[in-house]
Amino acid sequence: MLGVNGLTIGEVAKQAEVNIETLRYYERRGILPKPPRNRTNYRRYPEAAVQQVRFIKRTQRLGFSLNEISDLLFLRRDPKTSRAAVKDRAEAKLEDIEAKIQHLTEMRDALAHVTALCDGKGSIDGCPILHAMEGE
Amino acid sequence: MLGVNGLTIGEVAKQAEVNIETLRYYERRGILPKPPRNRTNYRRYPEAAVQQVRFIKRTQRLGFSLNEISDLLFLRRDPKTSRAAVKDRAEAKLEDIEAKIQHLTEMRDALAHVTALCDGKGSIDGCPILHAMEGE
DNA sequence: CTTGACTCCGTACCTGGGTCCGGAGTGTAT
DNA sequence: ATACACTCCGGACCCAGGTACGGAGTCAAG
Repeated sequence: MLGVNGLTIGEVAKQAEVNIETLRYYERRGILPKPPRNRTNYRRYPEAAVQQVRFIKRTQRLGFSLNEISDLLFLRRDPKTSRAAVKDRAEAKLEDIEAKIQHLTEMRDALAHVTALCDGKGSIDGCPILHAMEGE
Repeated sequence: MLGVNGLTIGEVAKQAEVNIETLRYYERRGILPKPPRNRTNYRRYPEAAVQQVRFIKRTQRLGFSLNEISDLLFLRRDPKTSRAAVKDRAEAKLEDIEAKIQHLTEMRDALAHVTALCDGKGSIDGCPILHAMEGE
């Protein structure tokens, strides 16, 4: 019934595959526009809301935080923004992610090195892994 | 002064290069043993405490959480523990880290793909990066 | 008209690893 | 003796991104 003039929060949540609370949270964060309300104060979302939420989720999966996403949305609203501004954000994020990969790769190598010291036999006394963690 | 029979918390913090609050936090978490107190209730750490804190920090740098580190410390205390138990932890953590690298690598590739769509020229209208984030 | 599902709101809670606060008590150097 | 640094403690706060709670109001179907 509400369907005729807008989607309820539950309908948007289901279609966008997020929790209802998440939608209210995004609204508080200012990342999702406040929808109009009906006479009993229920939110009535335009159809486009589902796409907006999916945009947020997709962009999150590319590694952007909600703050960065609001920033992007803000850019998007302003017709004076250049494409370069968006590209800059994307490239900066790319560097972020690469730095994280780099860091994890170093951890992995160090841990693999330590793990390889141990043949898994014998008691914990003199365990070479713990020894490596203790020693400098 | 206090040095004769133990290190003050500030001395341990300085030597181990952590914050004083961190030491008290580790103690609350049960990851650092409670040191004895002097007559005015000041902590007096044994010299070994510095090495213990360094162990925690080094192990953290290998990717272990504080919970996992307590687990490791617990194993270490028990002479019945086998080296295999430690090695299992290390290998599980290695897999964790590799999964994270894998995930970030997928993000990076997806984002690089999207970023490459844009030549950085023109206004935001029809920006191919935003378009890709919007579209499915 | 009642039942069950849905929605409203503010606030508290969660994970992880700390950091900071503030008032009171100590330690030590001059 | 006085100044200044250090320590004590419990609890609040920080980051992110939500999730849960609970009491009240609303909606659609039978």
